[in-house]
Amino acid sequence: MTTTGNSATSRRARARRGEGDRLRDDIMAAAERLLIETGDADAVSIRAVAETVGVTPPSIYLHFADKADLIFQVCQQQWDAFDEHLRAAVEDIDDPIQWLDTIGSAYVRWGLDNPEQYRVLFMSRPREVPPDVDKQALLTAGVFGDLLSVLQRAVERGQLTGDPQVIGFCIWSSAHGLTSLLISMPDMPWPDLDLLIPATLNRALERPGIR
Amino acid sequence: MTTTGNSATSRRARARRGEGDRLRDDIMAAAERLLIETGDADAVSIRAVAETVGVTPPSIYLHFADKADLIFQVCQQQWDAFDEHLRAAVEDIDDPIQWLDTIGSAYVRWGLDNPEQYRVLFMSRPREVPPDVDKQALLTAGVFGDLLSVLQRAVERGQLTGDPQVIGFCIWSSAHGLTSLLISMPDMPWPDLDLLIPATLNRALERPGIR
DNA sequence: TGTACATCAGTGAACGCGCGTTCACTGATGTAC
DNA sequence: TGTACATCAGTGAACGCGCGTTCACTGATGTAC
Repeated sequence: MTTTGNSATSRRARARRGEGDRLRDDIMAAAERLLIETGDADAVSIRAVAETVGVTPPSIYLHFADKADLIFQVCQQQWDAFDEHLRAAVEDIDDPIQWLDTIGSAYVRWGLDNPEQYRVLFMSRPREVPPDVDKQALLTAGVFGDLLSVLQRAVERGQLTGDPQVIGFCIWSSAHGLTSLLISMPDMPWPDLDLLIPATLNRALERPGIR
Repeated sequence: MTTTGNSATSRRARARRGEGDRLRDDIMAAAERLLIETGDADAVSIRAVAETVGVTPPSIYLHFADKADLIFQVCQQQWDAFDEHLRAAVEDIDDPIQWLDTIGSAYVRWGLDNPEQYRVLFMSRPREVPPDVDKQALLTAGVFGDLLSVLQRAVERGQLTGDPQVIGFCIWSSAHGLTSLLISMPDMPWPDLDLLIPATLNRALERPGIR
């Protein structure tokens, strides 16, 4: 049984001089993997991360101040990946309504394809964020900022009515609500998703569909 | 400092013969309180519950099979309370649209008033439920069943269009999405809630508002 | 080209903690005679 | 009315576990001379 090649417990080769940061990357990757597997930051232990990497627990402290620091960095990385995925989905789209359709569906699908990451990003207890984060900047930075400016354009063109900021939060609520309910309550008798996802997003866009 | 009267650590009076079930109720109440305080079922320990009640840890096992059993029973009780609250909010309302307006806003407000309970009920990892729960019955039992029959009536009257079941999940998604985002992301620069809540729910009801 | 040495990249052992759960027990309380 | 006894409602001590973190250390690696 316990033959050679058990990667989980084998000792990692020591990095060469000056290449210590390679371990840092490996720790991040292992922590991310464990976070996805367990879906719970509390279940990601320093010891488990160390064993996954093939290193002893104190080594983690050569690269991260403490456990909270490690988890925070991993979440940050997850967030960036999600943001980038959404932006890539709409990068060539100019028409606001088509942009909104595409990004909404990309949002929900990403959540369903990556339920544990989604859980960590949007459904877990807020971690302590460093106090230097500008709250107001959340509105303009990243893909949410893009959303608001697209909504602004849609309102200017007369494609939508209302306050772009309010519409933005409505759309986000719908997309997030659907995604997180589907993740949390897989046992509910959900309607066909190809029908439910557009229906939900269309309503948020003031298009109730066939009347 | 450690004078008399510290209720957290004082020893509870032993129940009289035949009144052992009183401890059961006290354990439930203490577990519920801790669940609300911590907002995390994992953080509710048998030992903490025992200390809150004023009893030793093994006493818990006189009334509950194990920790999972205790937590499950408490969650069940929370669920019943939420269900009852919503039903009470709409019990005298006959018009479907008014019913939907009222219950939607009662839903979101309950979540904001009881964020930790809401978190436990709708945002945490699904607990193992006893396998004898009928999945299909979720659609008809409780307040969600009421919602579907009200939607049915609204569609029959021509007040709404579409499949009642799809509309039901859309409405739930909107209400849940808004509630859970407000709970998870308190630092976002949210618009005024008296404006945002009706706006979100109205959109789900195919009423975009002022055009 | 050879060697002493500083530094880098870790290791090994231990700390104190809180956890769920088990087990043998105790002592008050009600009941049967 | 008095007493032996069964039962109920717990207790006290201990088990083995995994956790985050610290501390003194080691040994390979590159560099200065």
